[in-house]
Amino acid sequence: MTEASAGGPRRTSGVTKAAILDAARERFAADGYERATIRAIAREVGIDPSMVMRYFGTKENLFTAASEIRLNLPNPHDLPVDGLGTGLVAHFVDRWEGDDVLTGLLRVGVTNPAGAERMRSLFSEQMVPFARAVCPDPDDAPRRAVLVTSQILGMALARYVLCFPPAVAMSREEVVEWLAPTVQRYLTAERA
Amino acid sequence: MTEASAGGPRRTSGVTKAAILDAARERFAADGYERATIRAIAREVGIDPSMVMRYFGTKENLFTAASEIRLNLPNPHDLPVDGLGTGLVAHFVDRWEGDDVLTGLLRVGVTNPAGAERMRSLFSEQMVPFARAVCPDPDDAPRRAVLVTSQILGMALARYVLCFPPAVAMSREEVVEWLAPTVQRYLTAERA
DNA sequence: GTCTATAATTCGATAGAC
DNA sequence: GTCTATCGAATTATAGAC
Repeated sequence: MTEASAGGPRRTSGVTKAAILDAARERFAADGYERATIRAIAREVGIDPSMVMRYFGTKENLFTAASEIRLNLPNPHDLPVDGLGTGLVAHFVDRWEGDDVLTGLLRVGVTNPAGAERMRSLFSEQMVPFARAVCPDPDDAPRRAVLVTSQILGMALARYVLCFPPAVAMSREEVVEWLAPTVQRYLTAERA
Repeated sequence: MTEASAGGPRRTSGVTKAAILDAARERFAADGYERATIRAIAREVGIDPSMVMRYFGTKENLFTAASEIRLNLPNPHDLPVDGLGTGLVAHFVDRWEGDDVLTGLLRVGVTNPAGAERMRSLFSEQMVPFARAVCPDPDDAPRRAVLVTSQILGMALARYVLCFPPAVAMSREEVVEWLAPTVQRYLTAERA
């Protein structure tokens, strides 16, 4: 329960905070770290910029809070062995199109050191374990995971960030059909 | 011939201009558009910031000049049909590691609208024609090209920009061995 | 061709009234 | 809890002396 549902002392601060986070995610995703200004975020919420500072202290704190994410990868053991690629790619397409967090993380990670560090944590804490659970040789999991991630991030870059027209034109199903065999091979092929 | 080799009126401006472009490429590649300041570029060259403005007018003009690039893709007809993936991936790894232009373009393309537009031009003017020359169905070339580009950009992102440790640790040969079959399939497979 | 000086913005962050 | 006012720093860009 937040102070909102508990009956805040004067007004609900929980909803304001959530609104700030929503607007922040949108601006970071659209503009990257430097161009996403505190002022623009506050304007989008309809409050004063100093409120953002009051709630989050610094711009970097705001980004950290706005980019908290759990990938919620499917459990590898719930997928057929030959459907790992399809399952993983489909999950990520849904994830990218569901909200702005991943796009924001990608945009910020490219130019901001803290953002890049966050991407590396996400990779090692969530992608590598997934690969470790399905790889023929678990010691090879980091390399398998980075290959998978490179293809998934590359398509996200082309489709959602750089907006190459043919990538935008592809349907969700076409993306899955083309990428799944690649991801499947990276995960399970005996050798390169 | 530039005014330098032609005997400039007072001093050589050609070398200064080239030095500015070199420093600009380095800063754009390392910091992205917003954080790469005219001042930092000038400091790196050892000249006054106003000189940069004199030579290039605006920061955006400087970026445009610094990011001019020709991919110099291999001629598809010089490669064996089953060696297209290997040839293309090897070429790009060399290209990424040869200079900072592609890294800079990627960094700027992610956060700057003009940079993204430049990436789209590069894609449609150089990647699509390559695909058109080798695809079974030339009408399908844009989609083939975008798939290839997604994998190549994704690996560049993981290896040179986000610096995922397993991607950095891979040798040039390992990258080619793993990515070549993917690119080959995107270019020549009959269907997904 | 090079530099000094500065204009004009814009940003993150702070202080304090209500 | 919210807003006004503002500081201090950094930026691009310009005007003009030498």
